[in-house]
Amino acid sequence: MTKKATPKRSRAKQRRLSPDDRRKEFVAKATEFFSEEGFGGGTRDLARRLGVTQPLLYRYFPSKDDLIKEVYRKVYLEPFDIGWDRLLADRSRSFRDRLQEFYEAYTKVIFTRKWLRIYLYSGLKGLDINRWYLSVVRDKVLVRIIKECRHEAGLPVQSKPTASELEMAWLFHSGIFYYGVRKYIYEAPVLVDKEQMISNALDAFLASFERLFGAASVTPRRPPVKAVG
Amino acid sequence: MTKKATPKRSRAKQRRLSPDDRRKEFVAKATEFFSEEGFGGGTRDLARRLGVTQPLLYRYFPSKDDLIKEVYRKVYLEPFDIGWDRLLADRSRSFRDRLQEFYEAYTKVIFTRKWLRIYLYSGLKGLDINRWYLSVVRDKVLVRIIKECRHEAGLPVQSKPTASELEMAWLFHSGIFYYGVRKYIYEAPVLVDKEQMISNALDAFLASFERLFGAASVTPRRPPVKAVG
DNA sequence: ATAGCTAGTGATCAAACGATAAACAACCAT
DNA sequence: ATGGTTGTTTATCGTTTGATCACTAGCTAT
Repeated sequence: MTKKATPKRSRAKQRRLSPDDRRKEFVAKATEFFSEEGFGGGTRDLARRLGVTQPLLYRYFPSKDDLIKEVYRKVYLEPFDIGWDRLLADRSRSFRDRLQEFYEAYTKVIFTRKWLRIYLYSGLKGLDINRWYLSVVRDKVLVRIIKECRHEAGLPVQSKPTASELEMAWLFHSGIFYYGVRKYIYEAPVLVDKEQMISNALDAFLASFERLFGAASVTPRRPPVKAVG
Repeated sequence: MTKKATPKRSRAKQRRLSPDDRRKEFVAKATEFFSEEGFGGGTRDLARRLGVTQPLLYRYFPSKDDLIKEVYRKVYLEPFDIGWDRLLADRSRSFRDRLQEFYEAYTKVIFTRKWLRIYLYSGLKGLDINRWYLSVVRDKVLVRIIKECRHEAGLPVQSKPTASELEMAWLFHSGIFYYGVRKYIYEAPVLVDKEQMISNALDAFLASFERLFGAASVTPRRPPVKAVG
C-alpha cells in the first residue's frame, strides 16, 4: 500500500550530459555532500542529491575512494592556484598592506563551510595530502612572512627562520584560521568582522615579532622576564 | 577450509565483571576507539578491542548513539572538573604566572590525540554540547582573562569585555589550541616545546592587549594607522 | 554441592552499504 | 527514419552494519 502507492515513478526524463560535464558536476556536488555528511556518507544519498542513480557514479569513478580523492585534489589545490607568495614578496607596497591583503584573499577562499569541513575531515583521516598542505603553508606563506618581517626590522634575511619565529607565525596564522572554524564549523557568533579581526591580528603579530625577535640577534629559548611591561 | 581452520575457537575463559566496572571500561575504551576510527567505527570492531562480543555492548547501552553520548559527556566534562576560573582570578600571584600555569594545565588535559580527535569529530557533527563547550571557554576563561588584563592595565573591570577584546583573546587561545592540533592530529613536527610556545604566546598577547586596548579608553573599530611601528 | 541470578555468548535478522552486470534510451551520423 | 554508440537505469550480488533473541556459564547465597 504505502510502498506501491506511486508504482509508476514519474521518472524525470533522463538527460544525457557529456562525460566531462558530468564528471565535474559529480566532483563539485560530491564536495558539498561529503563536506556535510562526512566521507561516511552513502553513495545512494549522494546520487539522489545529484539527481541520478547510484550506479552511474561507478561509470565515472572506479570506486567511492577514487571519487573522494578527486574531492581532495580539488579542495586542496584550489587555494594555491593563486600566486600568493608573489603577493607577499612584492616590496613596492607596504608590508602591512601586503599582509592584510593576503589574509583577506586567503580567508576569502578557505572561509567557507564546505572548504573548512572537507579540510578537517581529511585531516582526521591523517592523509599525506594534509601534511603536504601544511608544509606548503609553512614554506610558501609563513617562511615568506618571516623573511619580510626581518627585512622590515633590518635583520639578516638569508638565514633560515628560527624555530621560535616559525612557531610565532603559526600562532597567528592558526588564530586567524580558527576564526573561520568558529564561524563556519561551530557556527558560533563571531564578534568582529573579518577585516577587523585580521587587522587586529596583524597589529599584534607585527608588534610581537619585533618585540621578541627584533632587538637581540640571538633569541633566548625562554625570555628571562615574565612580567608584561 | 580457511574459515573452519580453527573450529574450536580457543575461547578465552569469559570473565564476569560488575556492571559498574564494565560500563566504565566500555566508555573508556570506546573513547579511544572512536577517537581513532571516528564515530562511524563499527560496534564489532569496538567489541573485539574490548575483548568481548558485540551483543554485550547492548546490555549496557540501548544503542550505539547512547554509548557515543556517554563518550561526549566524559570528554567534554573532564577539562572543567578543575577550578580553573579560580586559578586565573587568584591575585596573590602575578597575572603572567597565573596565565602560564593555566595554559600549561589546560593543555596538559586537552593536548592528547584522544581528546582532540573526539573534540574535532563531535564538532563536525554540530552538536549542542560543542557550542556549550565554546561558551564555557568564553565565559570561564576568556572573559576572566580580559578582566585580569584590564586590572593590570588600570582600566575599569566591571563593564563587559568589548567584542574586539574578546576576539583578541580568541585569537591567542585558538593559536595555542592549534599547536596541539598540529602536533597530535596532523602529527606535524612542532618547533618549540610547549612551555616555550605558551610563554611566547602570552608575551605576545599581553603586549598586544595593552597596546591595542590599554592606552585609549575607546577602542577604534579599525586602527587608523596600518604601519607597524 | 547446588540452586538461582545474571553477565556474557552464539546465531541471526533487516537494513544499508559498495559494487557489478545487463537492459534501456538519448543522441549523432548517415 | 534508422542503426550504432554510449550515457543512464533497473535489478541484484555479497558484505557489513546496528540490533535482538534464546541460550550458556560464571558468581553468590544458602
